[in-house]
Order: sequence, then structure tokens, then C-alpha cells
Amino acid sequence: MADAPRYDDSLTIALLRAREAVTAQFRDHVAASGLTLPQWRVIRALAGGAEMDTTTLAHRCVILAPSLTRIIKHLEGRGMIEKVPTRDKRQRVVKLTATGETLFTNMWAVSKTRYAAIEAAFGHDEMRQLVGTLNRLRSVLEDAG
Amino acid sequence: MADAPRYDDSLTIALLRAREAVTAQFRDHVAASGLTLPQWRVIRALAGGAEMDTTTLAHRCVILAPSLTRIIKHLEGRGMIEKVPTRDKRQRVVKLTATGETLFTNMWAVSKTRYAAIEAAFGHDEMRQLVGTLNRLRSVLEDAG
DNA sequence: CTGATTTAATTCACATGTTAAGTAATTAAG
DNA sequence: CTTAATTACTTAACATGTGAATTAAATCAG
Repeated sequence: MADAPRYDDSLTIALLRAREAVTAQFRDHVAASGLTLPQWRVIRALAGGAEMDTTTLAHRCVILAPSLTRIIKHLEGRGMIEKVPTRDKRQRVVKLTATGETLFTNMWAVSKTRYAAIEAAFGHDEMRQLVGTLNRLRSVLEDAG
Repeated sequence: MADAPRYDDSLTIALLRAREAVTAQFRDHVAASGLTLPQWRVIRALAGGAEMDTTTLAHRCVILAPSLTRIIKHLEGRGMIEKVPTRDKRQRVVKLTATGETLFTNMWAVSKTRYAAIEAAFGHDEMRQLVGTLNRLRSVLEDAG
């Protein structure tokens, strides 16, 4: 089995594990507010009064449409987001409520601190470079595929 | 809102998108054999006659225990893997069946090609370096947390 | 203006992620 | 040897990932 797969060298596994390690730095903080990480990404994307249709929102948060439908329903039920009237009645445009903005503000302070801690531990320049490399990888694959 | 989150610079989003782009290169091929990506990771980990308990298997495949329980049940039902008797009867040790090994062999040829294509497009050295960086990130965060 | 097509989102069905609780087998304490 | 603690997994409950089918609204062809 000289040809057997070696998981330690695998890009897919390395991406999985790295993501797992990074999200672990935020999960408890986000869960303490009764949110999941995808829900938090949605709130982040809408912070500051932004109004957005679900297609744009799904793309920015890297959430598939069916999941976003459920998340919006959930956050709406909790009074965090609300619908915005639209001309095109197929579209669903949403924004944060006052409650949602307040929740974001309270969470963002801590969230920034956590992110800064990761930067400090890993290195500011290394982190910028890593993000750049990841985006370049994505760009290369999307052009090729 | 000078303080508003910028998703393009976010490490978590970059990791999500990069992973999405990489898995997209394999998903159709894996789906063509009626497998999901996590199921394929399990089969890969067991390829070549390896026998493994579910804790080790879960760690190697980056799959949580409850998910692995379901996956094993599923793959067992399809005749791809089988249980191996153990001294410690709490442990569940599994291995590929002949059918499973055959499936792996057939899929691995194509899978290697896809992986090589990614390396060619992105650059062999860059890819090695990226995997190294991701693993270092993980190591830093796990030591800190 | 009417019917066909396209678009935006939802719904469905099933697989996995995630945390907490439960079960059975092993080990450790006495 | 008996019981408490630990270990390895499973189950349960709910959220998200994923692809296919559906619905409703807007656009287009004629």
C-alpha cells in the first residue's frame, strides 16, 4: 500500500481541522447568547442597519439557501430580524431589529477580542497571508472548475 | 460603522469558502458512487485492510462520534464495512469488506487525479506550504485554548 | 394581452454537525 | 468480591448541509 492515502498531508483534512480549531475559539461565546455560528454570521452580516436579500446574504455568510430560510425563520421568531418591504415580491429582504442590533453590539466587543487573540497567537502578518492564500486557492479552483 | 465586520478579511469565512471550493472538486465524483464526502473519508481511512476503532476513526476523519455511528451503520448496511471482534467489548473495531476495498480502489484512481489537478493549478510547493500553515494554525490554537 | 420561460425563495428528504443524556463494559477503590 | 468511577459508544433532539422538486412572481415571446 505505498499508494495508500495519507491524511496528514491532505488539504481537505487540513482545512477541516483548521476550521474546527478556529471556530472552537468562538463557539462558547456565541452559544452563550443562544446562537449558533451560522446564525451569528447572519447577524454580523446585517449589523449596522444593512438591508439585504437572502441570495446576497446566503453568499456572504456561506450558507445554502434552504438553511438560510430556516435561520431567518428562527431569528425572526426571536425578534432579532425583520422583513423589509420590496418592489419585487419574490425577494425577501431583511434587516436587524433594534433588539438584534443590541445583541450584535454586545457580542461584537467580545468577538473582536477573540479574533485579536488568534492574531496575536498566530502572527498578524501570517494571518493576513493565510487569508490571502486561501482566497487565491479558491480563485484558482473556481476558474479551473 | 468604521467598526463593522469585514467578511472578506475574515479567517473563518476564508476557511469556509476555501473548503467549499476544494470539496467541490470531489463532490460529484464521490456522489457518483453513491457516497457522501464523510462516508468517503471513512472508506479512505480504512483502505488497505486497516482495522480501526471508532474513536481513532472519528479523529482521523474529523467526524464527531454521533455522526460516525450513523455512517458506520449506513456503510455496514451497504456491505462496505464489517465489524471485527475485540477483547474490550465496549470498543467497535471495523474494517472494509472485499466490496469496500474494491470500491475504494476504483474511486481512488480518479480521486488522485483530481487531487493532482488541484496541485497543478495551485502549485505543488504552495500547496505543501498551505497545509503546513493550516496545521501550524491549529497547533497554535490548541496550545493556547 | 396570453402563455412560456426564467428567477427567488421555499419545501422536502435525507445526511451530517453539535451538545447532552443514556447504556454497557472495564477498571479502580475499598 | 462489590461498588463507584471511568471509558467507549450510542441515542436523542435540534440545527445545518445538500440536492431535487415546488411555488410564486416577474419577464419575455409572439
